[in-house]
Amino acid sequence: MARRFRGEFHQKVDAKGRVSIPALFRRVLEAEDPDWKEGLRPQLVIVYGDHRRNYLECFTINAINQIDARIDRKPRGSPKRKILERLYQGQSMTTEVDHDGRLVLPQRLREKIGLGDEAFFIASGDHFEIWNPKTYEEVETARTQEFLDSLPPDVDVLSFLDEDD
Amino acid sequence: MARRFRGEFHQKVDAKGRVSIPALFRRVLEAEDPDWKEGLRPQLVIVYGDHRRNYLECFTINAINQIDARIDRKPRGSPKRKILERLYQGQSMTTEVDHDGRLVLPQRLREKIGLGDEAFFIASGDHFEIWNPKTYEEVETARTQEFLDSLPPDVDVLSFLDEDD
DNA sequence: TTGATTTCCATGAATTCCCATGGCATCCCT
DNA sequence: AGGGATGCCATGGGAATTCATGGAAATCAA
Repeated sequence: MARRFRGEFHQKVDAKGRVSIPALFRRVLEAEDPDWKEGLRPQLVIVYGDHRRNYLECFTINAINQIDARIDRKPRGSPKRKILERLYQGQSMTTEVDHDGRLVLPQRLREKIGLGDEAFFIASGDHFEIWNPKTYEEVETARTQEFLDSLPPDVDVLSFLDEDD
Repeated sequence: MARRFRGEFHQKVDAKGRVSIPALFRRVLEAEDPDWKEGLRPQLVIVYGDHRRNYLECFTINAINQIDARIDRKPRGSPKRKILERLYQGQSMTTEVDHDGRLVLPQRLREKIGLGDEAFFIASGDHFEIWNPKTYEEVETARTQEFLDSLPPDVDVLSFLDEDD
């Protein structure tokens, strides 16, 4: 199985929109970029999506290639294919990790997710997400908490692994 | 896999019909033009299609060659081949990126898609589209939004990849 | 000639490149 | 165990380059 992202981190964003990518994430980006070699800069794809989405999804090259290939297998012109093309190919950008291990987030992406001088990184399998820490706190924590609260108090979430849905 | 277009951009159109092609798109046009070399101007093909189409489709040389090849494989004289020939070979033009990274859109193409002083570029795999931003907003966003709103609120569109249709 | 197209130059803003710093962890030697 | 030395990491600043855009000059076409 491909190497996966793991962990959560807070990083500074400077006036030019530069953010250090957590070193552990860099290792995964390198390993999952088929063209990467020691000394080169690993590429990655940032999916920012439509106006409702207030965080950035960052995919490795291998992960996004897999998505692209699967989109290509859907019938040309079908509504679902169109949506996927718009979101994952239109509302996204290819970029690379710079010499110093940083990512540059263009102004319009920072504005879209309301990013100030700090960014929150959280791993999610084959990709990681970048949030405004405050948004994450409010939106995501609340959602997770709400879900967990809706369960009987002694449920072990790992038991979900045994279920079919 | 061939390099793909990614992302969306707003660009100015001047009185002469000149539009800057987003730099990232230029890189793809260069990479996918077999005759291109450093310092030369990459070629591309603009498909404007019949009167019903209100945007321009821009293909790399490699991409259009592939389409041409597939059209050639259809039975000569069949209605479907004729349509494809008309749209993709007749109602289209070859052009090139100028010295300053711009494209010149002839008046009649601008009129056809109702282009004013601003153009909207959006990537879609092996080609990109040029729209009047207003048209795009009204037609495409409305359609996308309508479709997304018709789904349960927490659907992840990536789940479409697992479906058959 | 006159209008349109193409080439060439100019500029401000944004982006990229290159170098510098301080902090933390690790390694190594004695 | 002390104490450098080393190296990676996160972060900052300034210089150099690229980009998008506007306009003037040159060329072309009818």
